[in-house]
Amino acid sequence: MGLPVRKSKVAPPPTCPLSEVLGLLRGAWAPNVIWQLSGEARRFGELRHDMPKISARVLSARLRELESRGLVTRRVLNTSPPSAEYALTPLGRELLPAIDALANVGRKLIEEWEASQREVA
Amino acid sequence: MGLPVRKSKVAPPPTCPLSEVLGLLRGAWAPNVIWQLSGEARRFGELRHDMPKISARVLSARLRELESRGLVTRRVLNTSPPSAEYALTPLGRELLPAIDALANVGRKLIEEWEASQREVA
DNA sequence: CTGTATCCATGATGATACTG
DNA sequence: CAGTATCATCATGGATACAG
Repeated sequence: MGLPVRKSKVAPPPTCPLSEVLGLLRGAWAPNVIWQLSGEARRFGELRHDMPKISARVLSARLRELESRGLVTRRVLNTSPPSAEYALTPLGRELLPAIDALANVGRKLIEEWEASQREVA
Repeated sequence: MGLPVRKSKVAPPPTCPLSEVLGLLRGAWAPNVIWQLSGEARRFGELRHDMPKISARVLSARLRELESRGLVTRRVLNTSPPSAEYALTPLGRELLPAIDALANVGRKLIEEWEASQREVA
């Protein structure tokens, strides 16, 4: 017999709300899309312009997904040529601080890593 | 960002430190692994036990990845049979609040969504 | 027990071409 | 301009078998 399995004292079962959000952020581009919308509403083409590497197909998919979750609104403008504006809903904006928190850890991660590289060097 | 090679040839570069963290959380299980380690150090088998659906292959991969980023430590115990304990580093712990923030938004997201469903019904 | 190697299924993404 | 359809590609996860 090996060691007994210690019961985890960590209360929260592995999943649920976290996965809900992560499911949204998992897409390689979703976080950036949200980020791009943190300011004012932006048109489809503007988003493409701001994220040159994203394909229309994926951008469209992300926007639809975020829209269906109520994080983003889509407003078709009566212009010529027609255009569409996307914006974060209040609910969507609630993601921003959390994303920000992640980004901060990311910066720290990079700093730490670079520091460790200098030590080695 | 000068971090270790991100091998992904497909998911090209979203930008900023955010991606760095999201790269870590992207894996379907990474957040749960981190979550499971939020308490005390846990052994490989314990982690498997706590996340019944994860395969050894993936768990191993996630742990290696987190370890290489300096978020998790691996300690081999001199027992018989041999065992290994994993724990969050201080840097790794800094992810917890951010993950928590995400989870909170997740809960809200679920609530809002369910509410909207009731309205429709 | 703690992993790692292999094979296979699935999903996400980019590129391109095309429609409204 | 906005958005979709199709195709090929690559990454990721599961299952199983196996090694230290």
